[in-house]
Amino acid sequence: MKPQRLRSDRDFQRVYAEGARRAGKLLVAYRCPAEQALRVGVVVGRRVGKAVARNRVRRRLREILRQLPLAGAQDLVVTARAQAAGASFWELREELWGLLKELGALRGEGPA
RNA sequence: GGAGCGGGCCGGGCGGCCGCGCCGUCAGCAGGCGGUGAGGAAAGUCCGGGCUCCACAGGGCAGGGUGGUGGGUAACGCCCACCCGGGGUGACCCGAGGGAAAGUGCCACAGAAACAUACCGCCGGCCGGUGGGCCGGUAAGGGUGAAAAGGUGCGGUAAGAGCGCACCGGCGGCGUGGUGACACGCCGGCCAGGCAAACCCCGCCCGGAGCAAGGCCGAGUAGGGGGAGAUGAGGUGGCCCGCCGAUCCCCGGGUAGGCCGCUAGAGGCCUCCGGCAACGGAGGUCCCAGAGAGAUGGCCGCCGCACCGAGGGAUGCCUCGGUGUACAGAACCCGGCUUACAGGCCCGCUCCCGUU
RNA sequence: CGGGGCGUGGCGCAGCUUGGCUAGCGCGCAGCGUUCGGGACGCUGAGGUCGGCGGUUCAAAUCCGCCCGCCCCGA
Repeated sequence: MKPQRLRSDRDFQRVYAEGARRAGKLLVAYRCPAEQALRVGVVVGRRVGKAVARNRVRRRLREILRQLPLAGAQDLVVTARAQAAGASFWELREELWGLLKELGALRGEGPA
């Protein structure tokens, strides 16, 4: 199934306040259980760099989220840290996979 | 062959797998198919316009911008041509380039004096035994400084000085050429320090906000409390006038939905004509992103182009391996400016050396 | 989209209005003195491309233009 996009500021604030958090060197991931659907938000702030660098990181993160086997009915937020601008696709993928696994956001695996 | 100057342009190509936005189409949904999808700067937001609303955008003051002349343009602080000044052997480059006899102010230190004077001097007269002193003339020389009542030469004089003369520079007048800035020529007389990116004066320009402009539809709380108001609330932004004109402000409560604006335009390309050019005109042809937490991506292969290393061949080439392949991402739309940029291409021109 | 502020020794700030005087103050740093030793105190000293590049001017931290970085408002 396709994940929906997390849009409103209210939703983001709820995930920040109530969700579980795991931080790595490049990324910070938040997870919060939800009733209906799988929703995903990607945040790439100004600290990462100029528009080109931010777009590249955001596109890579969205591609990674598309490839990983995400479980249903949860809200996820992935935030990029400043180091993410210089990271390769595979470095981002490895770290995000590890963070989501710890949070129990992947299908077929319970919370760690 | 080597240095260099000025313009214009490109800024990777092909393919595979998996994806995204928009439009069209099929479909009950899921989705399928077809088309299309970043830049020369999309950037910085430094100017100018269009568009929308405020009154039909009007007057004055204040404030801001601009500044050789003539043109181009919707407009500009942009562009083109020319003039003047400065730099370069040259191609060319640089210049906020109006006014300092409207007024005010500043010109540190040094120096006698910074815009009006006389320190050392020079010359004359008087006094004195000398050293020197006093009075007067002078501004050539010395010294200070970024800058000292134009420069050089001759005459002249007690010494000197535009005091006189010649040339140059500046100023004023006249004439000629030019649309003009200005240039050239003749005549006159010698009066003028710099700074206006100091205040200022003069000419010209500027109403305010900004697509979250502005308009339509829908949902929902509530018809609550306080205050101002035709003796004028508010529009209105710095002020005043003028105009429109009946609602406006605060507290409390609710909503963060959809549609339009939204992309065909001062548009791109080609040809011809006018113009030195910027540019304008005519004809033909093309349709070229439109999101709304914001699409144009991810991974891989081959080729191209640079650089490095190794080997072969032999000055130019080939093979293999490695590294690199910039700056940067539309958000209402245009015209400029500025800044960033790996590498590469084209055109015109200058100087030097060599050969013929 | 619109607007504002800041950048000066290691740190925090003045000076900019009205250009020139020595770029100053506090903390910190180094040396010496004082003390049995340290702190405090006293004396002395080092340390600054005034964010960068141009321009105006005799002369620029200061005036003007462009650029860079940081921060903050309003819708």
